Amino acid sequence: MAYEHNEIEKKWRAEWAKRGTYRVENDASRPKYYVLDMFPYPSGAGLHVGHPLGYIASDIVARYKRHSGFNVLHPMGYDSFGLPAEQYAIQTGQHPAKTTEVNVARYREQLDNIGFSFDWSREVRTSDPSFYKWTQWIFLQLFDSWYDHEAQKAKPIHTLVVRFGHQGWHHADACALTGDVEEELGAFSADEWKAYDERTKQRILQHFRLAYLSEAWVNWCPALGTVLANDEVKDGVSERGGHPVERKRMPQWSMRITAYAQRLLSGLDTLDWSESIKEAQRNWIGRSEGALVRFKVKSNLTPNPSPEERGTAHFDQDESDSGAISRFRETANPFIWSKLVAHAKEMRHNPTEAENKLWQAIRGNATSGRIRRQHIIDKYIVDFVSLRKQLVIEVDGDIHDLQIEEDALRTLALGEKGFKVIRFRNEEVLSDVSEVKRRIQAELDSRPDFSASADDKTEEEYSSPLPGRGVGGEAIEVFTTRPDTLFGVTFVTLAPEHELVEVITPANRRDEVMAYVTMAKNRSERERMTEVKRVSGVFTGATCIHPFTGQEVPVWVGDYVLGGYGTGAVMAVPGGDQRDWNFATHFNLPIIAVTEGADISKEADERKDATICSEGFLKGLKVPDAIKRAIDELEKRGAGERRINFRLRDAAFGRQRYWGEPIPIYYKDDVPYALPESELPLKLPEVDKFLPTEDGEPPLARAANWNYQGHPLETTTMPGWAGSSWYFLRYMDPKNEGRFASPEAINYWQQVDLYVGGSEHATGHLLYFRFWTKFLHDRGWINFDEPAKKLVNQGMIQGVSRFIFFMGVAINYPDVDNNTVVKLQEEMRRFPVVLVPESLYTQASRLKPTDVPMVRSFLNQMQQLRLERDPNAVGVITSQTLAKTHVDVSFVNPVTGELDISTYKKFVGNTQDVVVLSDGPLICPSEVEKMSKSKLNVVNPDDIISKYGADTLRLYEMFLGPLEQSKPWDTNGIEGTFRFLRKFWNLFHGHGDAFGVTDDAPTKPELKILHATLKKITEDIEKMSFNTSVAQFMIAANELGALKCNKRAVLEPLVIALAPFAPHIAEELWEKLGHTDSVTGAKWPQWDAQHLVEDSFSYPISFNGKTRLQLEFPIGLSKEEVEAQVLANPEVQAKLGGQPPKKVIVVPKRIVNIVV
RNA sequence: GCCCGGGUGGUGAAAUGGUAGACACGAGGGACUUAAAAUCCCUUGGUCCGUAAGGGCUGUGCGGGUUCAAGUCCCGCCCCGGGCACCA
Repeated sequence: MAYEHNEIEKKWRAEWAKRGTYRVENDASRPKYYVLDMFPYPSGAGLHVGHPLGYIASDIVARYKRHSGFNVLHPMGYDSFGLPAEQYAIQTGQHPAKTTEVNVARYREQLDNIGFSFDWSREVRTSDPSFYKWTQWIFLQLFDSWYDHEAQKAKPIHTLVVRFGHQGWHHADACALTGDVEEELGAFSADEWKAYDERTKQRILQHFRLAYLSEAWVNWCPALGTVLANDEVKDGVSERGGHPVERKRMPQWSMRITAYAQRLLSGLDTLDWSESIKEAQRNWIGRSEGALVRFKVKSNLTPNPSPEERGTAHFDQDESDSGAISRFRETANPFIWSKLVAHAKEMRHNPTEAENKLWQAIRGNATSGRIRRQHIIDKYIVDFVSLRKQLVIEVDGDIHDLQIEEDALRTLALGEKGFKVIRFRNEEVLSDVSEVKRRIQAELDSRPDFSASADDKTEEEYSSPLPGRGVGGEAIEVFTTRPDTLFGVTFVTLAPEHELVEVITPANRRDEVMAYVTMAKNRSERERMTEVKRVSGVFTGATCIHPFTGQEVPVWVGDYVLGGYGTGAVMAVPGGDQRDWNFATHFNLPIIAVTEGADISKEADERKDATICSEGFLKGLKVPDAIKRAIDELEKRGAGERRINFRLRDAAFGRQRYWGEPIPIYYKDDVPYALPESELPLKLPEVDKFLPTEDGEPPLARAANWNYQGHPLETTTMPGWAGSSWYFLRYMDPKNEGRFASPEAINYWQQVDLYVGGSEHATGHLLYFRFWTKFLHDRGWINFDEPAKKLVNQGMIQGVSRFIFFMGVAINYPDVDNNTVVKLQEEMRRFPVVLVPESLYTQASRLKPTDVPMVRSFLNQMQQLRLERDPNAVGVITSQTLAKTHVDVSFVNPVTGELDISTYKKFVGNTQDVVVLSDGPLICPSEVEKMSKSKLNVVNPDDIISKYGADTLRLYEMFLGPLEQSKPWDTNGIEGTFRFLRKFWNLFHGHGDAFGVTDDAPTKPELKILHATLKKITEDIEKMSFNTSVAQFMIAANELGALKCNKRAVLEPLVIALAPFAPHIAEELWEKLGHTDSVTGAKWPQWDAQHLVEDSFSYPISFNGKTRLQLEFPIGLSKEEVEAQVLANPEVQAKLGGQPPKKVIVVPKRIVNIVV
């Protein structure tokens, strides 16, 4: 009876579905094992042979664990929200839900074909409201939490509110929080907190919530129309699609993953994950220890253009300044407010002509609502403002043209504080001030009233965005890992984005500095990376004070300092840091040697085992001691403190996209509030188009009634990683309507025991996955704080691409009229595809195609043919470029590399003919590349299965090599595993005969084969070394075949051992062996060492380590006996040639080595 | 530049410091067959000697070292893949 894989596999797939063989119950009486595959995104392209690699491996482990008595959870589902379905929707109008449905169905069909033991009753999809209800619920928990760094855990936000009511907020607490927002938050007392109104309180709390809304620098991808997380950007372009990405500041939902930086780092040590993934995460988190150092700024500050610069006209002014200044405190950035006040005063005394004219028109009660002028908001001095309506009116002179970007930033910053900005040009005001006034009035009327009463005091409270930090001197904060080199500081460098740049730059340097800043900011990330070596920068004109020496140190701006890392400023130690050295050398700044033995004329000395030699109290100390001493001294002087810095940034969470989970937030007075739990799931609304609105709002803004009790709902959606950060919990209890999973289910299943997936998720999914798990643990929802104990990364299966070379053919025509050109082009379009051999292409640099006789005669022929058809044909046929392109691998003989020209012709179709200019067959060279549709090298598992069966595919994928390793797919080799299955089948069937096994007692050699195989397979599965287990099965089949063994006692255990690898054939043979239950439930056969014991061992006899002959001795022989017998052997004696051996080493049951 | 992997026949690969190349593909030769498919048997790292049986030398990226013995351990390089990166 032949091995009919198609029938067998079809039969058992149906049978498994019917019997519910893989259904799993939460049976607490049995030990559990949780095997999980990384969540697939159901793409339209379907699966190729590379995708199932990990699934097969995890399926083998799952089935093996079942045989070993475990209750195994092995689920599958879909990460079904995502960009591709949405892009497709934008192009075709097809609803992403529909596309997703189709793709999921195809995935399911393909997965089913491979015979996985997934419990499909537990399937989950992230785009299913019953699933994303809980994603939204977890988001609300994050929104409702803050991170207590003393307790090192997340706590409910109300505990923070209580704490504020008791002890307020001291700025000293700020070092406990990381992320980029907290720094702006000033201290307040308990009484102040109690006095704040609701809006202010809410805005303060945003600085602590783990899911929060803030103005942040984001990776904006214009092509995708959305914000991307850091891990979604590679080399300055989007990971998906490769579109350029720019830095942009905008309001943005973020996740405070930075709060967990230390725990995410330390937790790695407890995990059985590959070293490379752990290392990638360590790099990504990027912890560095060092110190924060403050350099006090010494400079005469003019934060805005001076009156002269603005082209001031002197007009009389009448407003008394008394009282006005104190009001600034309310809206001003307290950090720099004293400088701003002085400047505002100056500007008020020196208005421009246009400013003065407008002021005369709108002052007093001329408009509804009082207008102030030259008012300080944050760090800006605005021309005019209505605090009550939060409307800023700016009058721009020519200078505006020079700093459009600056002003845009200013508008954004003011917007963040709740102010709308409208602008008028000088000429508009001067030519028709009443029209300007009318427009201002219209704006005022359309704005809501931000104060309950017109009372000034209340008004100002409302306009105060946040409580101030308190008045203090300006200081540049730098982070350094080498405080020991402080005495080597010769200058300080700020990043171009640093907010102090424009504050500290004196007027006479302003133009130059701002020009540099604008230039540096506009340089894209890409340029900055490719021009790493180029040094650029500018002196600000300001200086600061060295905290130890008290000397003045110049402040520079340089783009080698990154705005996003540390404090965006460095203390430059050119003697100890190569980048500082490069900068100092380029601009001729002084360089001080900081370490003994350094040659600072050539390069900086970055050694960390040196001795400090710069003058000062650190001189003579070793680096580590000097670091300690320096920090102690900084703390003593209040000039700095010990600081641990992380590279990890908070994760951008909002996406300006449709196909994702809606964020369950509504806005009241522009303040975000959590949607009540009872409103979940907040379902994705229907929209007319999946595009942004005309105003650039995300697609959800198109939805009708997108509000909650009249309050607008959030319009951005969650990123792809939201659902995948917790899905492993849902599988434990997928139908639960009252909780994301019941405590019983979570307690039973616990962590994932084995997680299998690609290493490309190292810094994205795997970090968020751990973050959410830790958070849920902190809040008491789960009792473990790492999601997966063991992680295995399967390697990529690469494709073998094939290439063809073709020659462009065109008509070389003289000057002719347009009509003729059109006709000629028409004719050219019908020219054949001309394929040429690789040799012609590689010679192209030395040889013109027309130098090749075959090409020349072909072109001549074509030209003649033309002339026969039309004697008046214009122009001459000529060759053009030679090009290389992918050709579908299915057109190429995989062994010879020969192109099947008739198939290729069919593919090209009837529009064009194909001509091959080659003496012999056309050989297509190959390259190993990523398997992908665009490279035409995709191999579909369905094709393999219909030819060889799923069992063969499963075995072959495992046989290819170690799971973790990447390897190219070569369909040729599959014959070997197919032959093995047939041999295995034939052991039960004689040779092509009916099924027949005997109950005879097995012989010794048969038992030895059986138990050696069981031992190897068991050990290999535990090690996940599947390629060697398949090899062992082959050895067993070959040897048992040679012995013509058809004994039940030998074959039956082997069927069970093979079942995890090739479940279909195993079920069929199991049934034929007389069992009525599934082989899935059979107990794993144990190997017995007694059958592996040998009577004798064939010793390799080596001379100086080189094996020369074999001698067999009984196992029981002692070392000495073996040695004596070996030396007595005539062959050995012959080799020795009469010389006595220097030494003889006998390793029992291994080797004998004779040293001569 | 730093940090992880990895480098073994024509190919995928195997090898607790102990016979390098298991297992499989491919290739070559043979058997069966009218023929093909399928199946089975033999050979297959390189090289040299020999008519043959058989034997010698050499060989795991390169150069050193430790050891009775090194693909495996140590030192120094080269190359490939991946991660991070003007990260202070």
